[in-house]
Amino acid sequence: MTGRVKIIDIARRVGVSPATVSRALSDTGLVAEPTLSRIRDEARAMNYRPNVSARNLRTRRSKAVLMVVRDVGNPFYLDVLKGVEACAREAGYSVLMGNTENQPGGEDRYFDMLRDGHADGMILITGSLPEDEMHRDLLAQLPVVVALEMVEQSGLPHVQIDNKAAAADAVAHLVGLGHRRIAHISGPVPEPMASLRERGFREAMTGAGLPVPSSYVLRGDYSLAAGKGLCCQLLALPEPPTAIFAANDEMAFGAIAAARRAGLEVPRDLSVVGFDDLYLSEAFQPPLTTVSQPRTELGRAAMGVLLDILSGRAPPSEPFVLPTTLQVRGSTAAPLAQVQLRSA
Amino acid sequence: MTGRVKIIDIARRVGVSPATVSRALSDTGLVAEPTLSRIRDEARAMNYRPNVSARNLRTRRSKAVLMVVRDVGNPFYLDVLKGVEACAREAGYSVLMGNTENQPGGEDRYFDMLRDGHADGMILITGSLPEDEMHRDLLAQLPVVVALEMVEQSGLPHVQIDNKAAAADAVAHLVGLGHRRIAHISGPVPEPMASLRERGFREAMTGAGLPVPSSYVLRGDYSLAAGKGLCCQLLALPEPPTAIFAANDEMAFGAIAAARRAGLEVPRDLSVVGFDDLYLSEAFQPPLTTVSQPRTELGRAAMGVLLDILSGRAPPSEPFVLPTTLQVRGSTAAPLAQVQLRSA
DNA sequence: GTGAAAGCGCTAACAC
DNA sequence: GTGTTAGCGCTTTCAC
Repeated sequence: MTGRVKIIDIARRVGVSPATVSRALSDTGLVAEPTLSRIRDEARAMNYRPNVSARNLRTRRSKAVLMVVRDVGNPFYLDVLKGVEACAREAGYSVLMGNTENQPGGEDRYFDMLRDGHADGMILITGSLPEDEMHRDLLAQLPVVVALEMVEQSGLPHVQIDNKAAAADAVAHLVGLGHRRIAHISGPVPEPMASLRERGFREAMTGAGLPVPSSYVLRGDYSLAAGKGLCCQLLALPEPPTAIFAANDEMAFGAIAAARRAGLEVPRDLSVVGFDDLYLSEAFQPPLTTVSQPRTELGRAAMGVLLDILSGRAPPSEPFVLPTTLQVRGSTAAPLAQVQLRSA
Repeated sequence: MTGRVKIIDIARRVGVSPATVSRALSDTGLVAEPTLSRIRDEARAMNYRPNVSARNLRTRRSKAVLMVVRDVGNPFYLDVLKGVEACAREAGYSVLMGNTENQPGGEDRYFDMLRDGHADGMILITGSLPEDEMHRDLLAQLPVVVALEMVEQSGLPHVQIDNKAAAADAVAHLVGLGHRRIAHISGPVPEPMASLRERGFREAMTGAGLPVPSSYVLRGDYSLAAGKGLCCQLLALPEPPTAIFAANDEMAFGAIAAARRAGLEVPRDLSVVGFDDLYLSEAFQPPLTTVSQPRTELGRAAMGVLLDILSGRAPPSEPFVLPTTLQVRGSTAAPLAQVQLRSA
């Protein structure tokens, strides 16, 4: 079902050489006016479409980029994709989505696609690198931009938010409301993103003169179920927290569900803050107070940096950091008076 | 950043012709054993990757398919994508996502990608056809499968659910609970999917001997906001419904939010049923009773039919219909006694 | 079972 | 400005 009509067909009908047609159609200002229009008109009339394989083979690039995430099923990434796509389209690139399903080595496949000409560059949002024997210094030569997650010491350009500061903001909000017993449902910690958010939590707590008992920091895998389970654990403590900061919205949802099942009302009996500002966080009951990331902007910025690299401009050597905002909604409130007394 | 090593490099090192290497690497049983292994080993050792553009140019196919949806941002489609991708991968195909953003003519671009060799076939989930002058009978020759949505009289193979029956099931559930005043928040109706669900609603109501006043059927655009607004309208009626069947989950979420804002408790004062069984419908408060579509299976089935077409097998002439299940959760209950009396 | 040769459709050097 | 020529890397007849 390939477009039958090719460049030589147009050339014959217009009475010029294929080269001229190619030049006319690709907007190099090298074709003179009478010919130019004739070629364009004829191309449109014949419903011509250039064969991408032939063009890519010849030019040695595909005009496509790869955006690789842990899980395509996570709606979070789709806003990022929109930003990437908008920016890519302006520059004539198309965007392919890749999915590692969180498997170590899942990115190998996509690095291969870079080599086999499927794509010219990559935006990596998985927080890890390919497992095979590519060396770091070799990696740094590749047109790869890391976004959102971090890959330390990779030498790759990064586009991200300040996870630590954003987490600290969230905690500051709770502290400002009067909470003193604040727990953290953290992510899968050695991982940088989770570590930074946890660090932000700890530093903000310490900075506010509040204790961080080890039972108050539990680590989950970002799932709804983890949020539920860990919240149960927290509520079962002899001194349960009056507020929980979860490292993402899904765990916050889980925590709220567990609290409700335990007979608590959010935010009256327990305040909960999330991180990500998912689609539906606003519609959730109660609407979730959460850290909002500029998802689309992150995508756009990452693609911008990638375009720099692909066109030979030097990428920024410093990570590109975009600001977050704390969306204060209905899941946080001042703690109950009695609770404050008991905790004193 | 293309893989530098090509088929001729391997050929030289092994001491055979490029043709033999090609044959060895593509598993035609045409290369004898001593040579075969030597070639394979050398290819691995040299970290060889075939250049896709060259291969595609030569073979005249891309081994890629296009899955085109209205809105990549809708998580619903991601489960479908998973099914498509699983099935595609088994057959050596990759999947490209396309997005029409609901714009008429948005599919034109992707039909062009079929012609320019970007993809070999398409799974269309947008409910509409390209606007340009392709004729229907010509379309029916193209390797295109329509899924979920319907494109009537297109002559294209379809993979779908029975929307009418599923809607009727949902209504039957409400009737079974004792509801008599049941309203429907419908979709953008001339459109087939919305029409079928609405028809299912009407037929089930009529079949149960219940009236369908015109004020009880309102049409939205599948958005959260529409659900909110239309639910407000329904609750403001002199005789408000005791139950609402929404044509999708997002409008159901909106309806529940509006009900809550109006001081009603779901399901005590109002039962709500959705359609789709979105991610988070279960975590929603209350957990949403909704029609669950076999999303992944739909994707898998659609890709299966597309593979049939691509490999020259005849596609099924009848639409391929997959079963739905009604997930009964916490958003539906028997109506309050007083309400039943008032309605009598 | 393997090699030689042609060519997929396009663009880029190089002429003129 | 435009034409001529070559070739991107691969697969596939056609020989043998």
